[in-house]
Amino acid sequence: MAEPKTNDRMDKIVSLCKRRGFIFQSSEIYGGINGFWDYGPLGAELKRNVKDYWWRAMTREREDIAGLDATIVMHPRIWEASGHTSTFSDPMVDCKTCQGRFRADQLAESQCPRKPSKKPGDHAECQLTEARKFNLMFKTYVGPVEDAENTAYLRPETAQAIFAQFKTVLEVSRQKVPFGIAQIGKAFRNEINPRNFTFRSREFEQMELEFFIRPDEAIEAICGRVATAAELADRQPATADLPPSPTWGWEAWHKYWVEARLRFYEAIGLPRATLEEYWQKPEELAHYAKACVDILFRFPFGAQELEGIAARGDFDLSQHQRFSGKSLTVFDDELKAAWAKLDQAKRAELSGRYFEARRRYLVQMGEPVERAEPQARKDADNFAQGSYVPHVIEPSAGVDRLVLALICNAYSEDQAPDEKGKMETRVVLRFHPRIAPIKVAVLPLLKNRPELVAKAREIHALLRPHMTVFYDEAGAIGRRYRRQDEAGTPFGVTVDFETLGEKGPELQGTVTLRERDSMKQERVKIEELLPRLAERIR
RNA sequence: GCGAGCGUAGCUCAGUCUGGUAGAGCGCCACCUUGCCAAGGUGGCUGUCGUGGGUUCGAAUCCCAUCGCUCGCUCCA
Repeated sequence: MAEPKTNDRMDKIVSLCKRRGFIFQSSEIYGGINGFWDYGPLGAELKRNVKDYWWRAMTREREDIAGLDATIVMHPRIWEASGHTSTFSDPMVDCKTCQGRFRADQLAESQCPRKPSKKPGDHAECQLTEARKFNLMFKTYVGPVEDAENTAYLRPETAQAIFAQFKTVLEVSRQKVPFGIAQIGKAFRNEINPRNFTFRSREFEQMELEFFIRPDEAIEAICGRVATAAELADRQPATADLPPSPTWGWEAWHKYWVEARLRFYEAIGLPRATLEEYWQKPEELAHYAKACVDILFRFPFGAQELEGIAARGDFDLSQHQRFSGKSLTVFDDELKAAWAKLDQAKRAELSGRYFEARRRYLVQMGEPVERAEPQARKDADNFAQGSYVPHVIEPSAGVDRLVLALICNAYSEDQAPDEKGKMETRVVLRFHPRIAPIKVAVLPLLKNRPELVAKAREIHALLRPHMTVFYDEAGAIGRRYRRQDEAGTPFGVTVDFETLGEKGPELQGTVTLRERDSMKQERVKIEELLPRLAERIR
């Protein structure tokens, strides 16, 4: 198998990351700390470029998404509402004989691996440990006193802050459903076992969008119909260019976001061939999810998830509404107006469907039927008046995973000639110029010629306000090119004696522009550098 | 957290079995040379041998503990 080869590749990448200053272990001088990673000079630039482009694509270039930057520590009740307090703390038992691990609350339904007819612990050879709590949330205390009253958590995901601030953002941004709230920020999970370099870390960064939409019943009331996902399928691959239509229900919006997110990855240099789309099967979905698509990248250690795009219904806002006691509904005057024009049968049908959905949710969350029914009835009545809890599509991406994917994807070895024309292996990171940590290197051909150095410094100063520029005069020109290849710098500008006009006036004021991937060189006027480069890195 | 493997210079690794007080290549820095793809010359820096403890006259080497990394169970942004 090619196994050793892929591990080999990952090892080389990890080694390059450390050597060139992309990523290294946190707290290294103290022996490191498991699951935490620092980004060095190049890594910090790369990561920032990724986040900036996401932010730009999600908020600045759209009219229907607003930004948010919320705190990491929030009211602990948030995590009760979201379900993290319970689902993130399963008591587990291990068996010392068979090395199995079982959820303590599911022992009765589990099988002993040695003796499948019995459950763990009942077989004579079983040696179960005490049940241990696995709380995957980082706990802390708000204020100096450490007691249960003051317990709080570092957020295990950024999304919940968006739901908690949903109403406020909606108001201040003067948005209307459908609209989204985007956020980038740190999240923390006490992973049982961090793995695969930065892929599973305990402190990581997320880029999350919650896109709020009308419930399908509202769309049907307003438009008379709901666009099916199949309608969008016919219009592929133009989906993401489609102006969203009022007829889009959750399926269409979900599909739209899958396509939009895939395009995002393409725009930063991850071709579709390196990605996989995985549509979760109904039995794999969380109980509240209507659909979930994972976007996976083919890492050297296997295809692994970069992003999940979930259609979560109105679960999250409903939970926060119940737990906070504050209304998280929106008023939709189009729905109210449309409702007035519906005939009795249609009203009954839509209202009935809405009622049923609300009732099912409340019962599923443990509300007794005698409370759930009247509440669902009230929700359905409000719906008929134009009020509802919006549904949501959640594209949620891991920044660190994406940075790692970009590095893995960019890493390549090719053959380049050395000075004597002998072919040698060249390590090059083929980053898309848009996210490359350094955009251009400015190099005087020789460093012991003050005129060359002065001119190169001048060009450095010219470009620096507009992009990350690296000036390097140390060593032979070939070596400097190779150094930049390893850093993934897409362009190199070399100042030589022609630049100074020593080979005639027609070449005066021109420089060599070297392209990283092709190693092609081109003569370019200094005045043209900025517009040409700016266009390529935008 | 459990099981297995690993940890020596910035990187890749030798030395560990058979204790005798640490090496190679690459890189890095300075100077000289240098006209476009890892050039040449000269000189230079680098290690608490992951950490702590133990055995020993003496530990990178043997023992114990611990931390970190990799793989499997687990998990999924």
